[in-house]
Order: sequence, then structure tokens, then C-alpha cells
Amino acid sequence: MRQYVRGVSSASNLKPSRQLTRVDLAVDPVDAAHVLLGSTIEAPGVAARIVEVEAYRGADDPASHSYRGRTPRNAVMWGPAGHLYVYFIYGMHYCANVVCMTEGVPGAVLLRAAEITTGSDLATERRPAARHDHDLARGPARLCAALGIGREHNGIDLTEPASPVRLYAGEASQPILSGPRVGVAAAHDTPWRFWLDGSRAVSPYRKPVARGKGR
DNA sequence: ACCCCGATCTCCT
DNA sequence: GGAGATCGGGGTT
Repeated sequence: MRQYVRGVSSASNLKPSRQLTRVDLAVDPVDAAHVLLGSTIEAPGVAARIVEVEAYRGADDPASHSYRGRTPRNAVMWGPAGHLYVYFIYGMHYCANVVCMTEGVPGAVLLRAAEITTGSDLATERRPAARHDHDLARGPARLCAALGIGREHNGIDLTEPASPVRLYAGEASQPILSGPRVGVAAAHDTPWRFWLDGSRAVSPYRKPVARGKGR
């Protein structure tokens, strides 16, 4: 399945997007967040334009899964940039992160929301509770459900052409806004949630709980 | 063995 | 738009 997926922007974009490379993503999580906004994630049967992300750093970021050091669960965050870090949450959901930084240094960008650009029928089958198209991948676990991402995708290389899940470059055709990360009380003054202004697929902001730690 | 963590759905107002 | 119910796994004891 090789479709020339672009965002909703201009009809003048007739060329296929180039696949994102390791070099694109081997940068600080805040920079990687900006690379990923407006780009397309493509999985078997479904593609989506990323409209909301959150940056997570390493030992200096109390909200990051990597804050307390490397464990079998979070080991992918220490690996090469461009790999997918999938974690299980709430006993029923998955969340997907794109690893960034250089190998040996943890960092990742959580994919929080996207607009389905290809395969909305399949996404709707996977997300029967969605009442609007813009709800199909609005929220990190919904995004994984819509794209069919699960634990079997943990660690795969998104920059590999043969990979089942891949990233394609795109432009943020709207202004990028930022604010505190969702549910993260620690570092609440660190505005590392980024989204595209005006997208209806941006997930609702929830006030961090008092004890909030996270990813 | 225990404690802590969190996204989504449903139903209600 | 908001409140309450839902669960399995990771990390630590």
C-alpha cells in the first residue's frame, strides 16, 4: 500500500512526501515535535496527519518515562531515533511515541492526535465509539487504536521503507501553538505540548492531577 | 505482594 | 461539558 498521502493543505502538493529519516529525528524532543507536526504516519490501511504531540526528555524531565532510568519497558527510548516506543496504559490502551535524540540518550515525542487522511472506513471499524471523523484519532490511545498500533509495534523503525508503520514529511500549514503537557503536574510551566491551531482533532486539555507524573 | 499510574467510554445534566 | 467507572502492568518492597 503506497499512497501519496499529504495533509489537507494545498492541491499543489502533487509530489509524494519523502519518508522521514533518522537524521530528521535525531534531535531534541522539542525540535522533533515540530518536525512531526503536520507530517503523516502511515500504518497498514490507515494514514493520518499528526496535529498534536508532546515532547519528553530524559533524566532532567520528571514527566518522562525515562526519568527514573532504563528498564525493559522503556528501553526503546535509549535506542536510535526514529523508532516507535509503544506503552500499555489503563489495562486496555496503547500510546505511541517517536524516539528522538541520539542513541544512548533518551527522548521521545508522544503522538497525541491526528487527522485520518486515508482509510477512514477501517479506522471507524476500529473506533466504533467515534462520533465524528475528527474523533477517530483524537487522543493518544485513540490514535493507536485507529492506526492499529499495539505492543507488537514497540521498537520498530519508522524510518525504514519496509516497516509496517512509517513517517512522511509534511508541513504544519497552520500556526503551531503550545501549552503544558496533558496530565503532567510536574513541570507544569514547561509548555511542551504542541498542536496545530484550529484542528478539530486536537485532544481536549485536561487539568493535571495533583500527583501527576507520566510518560 | 503491594502501590501507583492513567485514557476512554457512558451516562448524566 | 463533566463525573464516575473501568484494568493491567511496571517498579519497588
